[in-house]
Amino acid sequence: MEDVAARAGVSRALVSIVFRGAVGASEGTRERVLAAAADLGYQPDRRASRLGRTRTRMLGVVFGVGHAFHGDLIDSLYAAAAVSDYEVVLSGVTPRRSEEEAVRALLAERCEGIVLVGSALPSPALSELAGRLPTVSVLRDVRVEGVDVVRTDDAEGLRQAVTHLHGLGHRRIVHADGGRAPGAAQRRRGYRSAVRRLGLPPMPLLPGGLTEEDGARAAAVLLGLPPGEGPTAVTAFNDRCALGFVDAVRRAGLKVPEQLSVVGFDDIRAASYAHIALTTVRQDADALGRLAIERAASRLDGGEPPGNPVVVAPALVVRATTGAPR
Amino acid sequence: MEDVAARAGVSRALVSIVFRGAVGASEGTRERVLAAAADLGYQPDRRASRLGRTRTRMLGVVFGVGHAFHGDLIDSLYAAAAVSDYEVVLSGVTPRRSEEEAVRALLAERCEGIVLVGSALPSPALSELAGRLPTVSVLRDVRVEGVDVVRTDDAEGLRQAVTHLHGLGHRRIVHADGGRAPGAAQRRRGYRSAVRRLGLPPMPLLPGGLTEEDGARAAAVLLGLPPGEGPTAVTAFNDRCALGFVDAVRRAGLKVPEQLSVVGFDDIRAASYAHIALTTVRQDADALGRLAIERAASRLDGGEPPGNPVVVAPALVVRATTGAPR
DNA sequence: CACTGTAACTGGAGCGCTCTAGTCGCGCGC
DNA sequence: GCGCGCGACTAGAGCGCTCCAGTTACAGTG
Repeated sequence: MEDVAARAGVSRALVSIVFRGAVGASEGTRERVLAAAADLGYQPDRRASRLGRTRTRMLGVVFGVGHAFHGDLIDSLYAAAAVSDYEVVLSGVTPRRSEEEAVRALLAERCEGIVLVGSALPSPALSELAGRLPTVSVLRDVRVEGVDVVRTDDAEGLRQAVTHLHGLGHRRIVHADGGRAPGAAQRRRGYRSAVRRLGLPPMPLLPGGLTEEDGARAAAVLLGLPPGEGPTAVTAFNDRCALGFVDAVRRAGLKVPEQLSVVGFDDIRAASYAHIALTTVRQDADALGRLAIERAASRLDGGEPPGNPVVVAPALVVRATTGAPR
Repeated sequence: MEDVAARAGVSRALVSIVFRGAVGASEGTRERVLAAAADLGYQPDRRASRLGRTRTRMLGVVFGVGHAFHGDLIDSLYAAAAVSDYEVVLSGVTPRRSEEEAVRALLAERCEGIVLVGSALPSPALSELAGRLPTVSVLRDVRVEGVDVVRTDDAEGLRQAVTHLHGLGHRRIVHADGGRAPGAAQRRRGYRSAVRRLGLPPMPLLPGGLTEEDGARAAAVLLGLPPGEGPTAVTAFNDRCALGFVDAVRRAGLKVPEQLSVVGFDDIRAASYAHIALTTVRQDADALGRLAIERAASRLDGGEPPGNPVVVAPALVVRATTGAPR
């Protein structure tokens, strides 16, 4: 920086002004500084810049690496943060790196706020975290003082799925459950309330989960049911579960959607592939990411208390795995 | 830090020593400092620590968020970096965030080395990058001065796949190509050399790609072939492609493996699910990650020039999508 | 018992920025 | 012609650490 200043014939402070895009530098000087920096291959050091600044303007994001839907969300978070002039710092959760560790790393960086994607942190930990800095939980609904929640209206999504199936003429609709996964409880609730409201026969849940394998397991349970007792349609916890489920029942000789209709949840990219064409409930990754950043930013800048949990509306996407029961 | 020092009745320098785990603090003092820090909820600021230090000991990692195999690799990178006492800094590539941008962010952080996972950067950019700091390309083979490459022996993987199929009695084996994806050229080459060596009839490539959709497209091409001209076995560019392919041909009524055998590449988690049970060529994510870190670390610390491209042996995993031709 | 070596600890100068409180010209209004 | 305001620019004190050069205390040595 010193060198750039010398080369441009100005003070270090001026170089700083130019690189921060702050006011107080004439157009000519600005150009000279930029030219000098280019000649010298100078690029400001963000570490130092953050140290000197009062605010770091960093938002930490904890996510599961390799999770398709988390990836979609990260894309949206990066974009939204750029708009609010925040910088996102990624901290991944992997089989060998726990969420606690991921959070700790972000705290040591002095992030100003933290976004947890599909967090599995226990409430006390969340509560402590929220006491230290603005915390927003995306996808997972938590009732913890100080933690902002941004999520899809999971219950509504399942209501839409069930209503769609009911509209096609299905009456025996079963839900492949997500267990303790984020959003699973709400989806369960949405399924039950829709079934009740539409006057459909209540049916036991199928044990599901969030992977294809869980879906296949649910399929095995369904296939083991006495004939005539099985459902004509299934709502799955998520797309991966639905995909595994469809694959397994087809393998067993059932035709989808002719003999069994299936609805997923998320609308991951694979769901839209022509050969899969899964009917599913779409989560709006873009809105979720944007709102998460806005939540954190408003706590940080605005000061006005963010309202209740932010709930994003899901949208049913009808493709080729649902149809009228035979 | 000042406060912690005061509370423990020592100097700031001593607190620093304790937190860095450096020598020069008695056991008693160490405990007192730690206790004081705990009372005050103090945690050292990494930004400042990195600034003060001569070395940042940060390794930047550029990866595609949401890519299943990249996720496996990140896990391994985190683990390996911890061993060498380096810190990994993630920078994701998403539809809206280019690889160039991801790299730029890491440079501004003053990473000491950079690991590119499945990079698509053009050679000149790689070359320039390698000129600035140790650069290692994982998965993608590049012939650029100064860039270390850590990859799977893709050609060998395909040789194993073809040999396995040949051993089962297949003669008409076709490859669903990966186009310009990292590793695709080598896999193509491995396929061709194996076919030649085993004296099998050369067959035109199937246009594939790296997603399920590409696999399904390859399946469509295969299904359009005149009967008798089609292959009895297919090697796919990767698992996702293989999965899409299997799904599509089954949908068309073909039985896998009875009428058509299929081999994937990568061994992503989904490949091992019981209901999928894809025969595939396993890439050793753990070894790849470890070697990538070692490469960078040896350039940084050792000074001894790292050797030729590091090639990790793949391993065929036989599951249920391959069998003898009928 | 002076002398050395060592372990434990401290002071203070950086690291590369930011940012406040200035200084310096200069055009403008009255 | 004097004061004033304003834009352009600078000096220098941080930010929270690290790390080097000491200093001190104390056991060991001849």
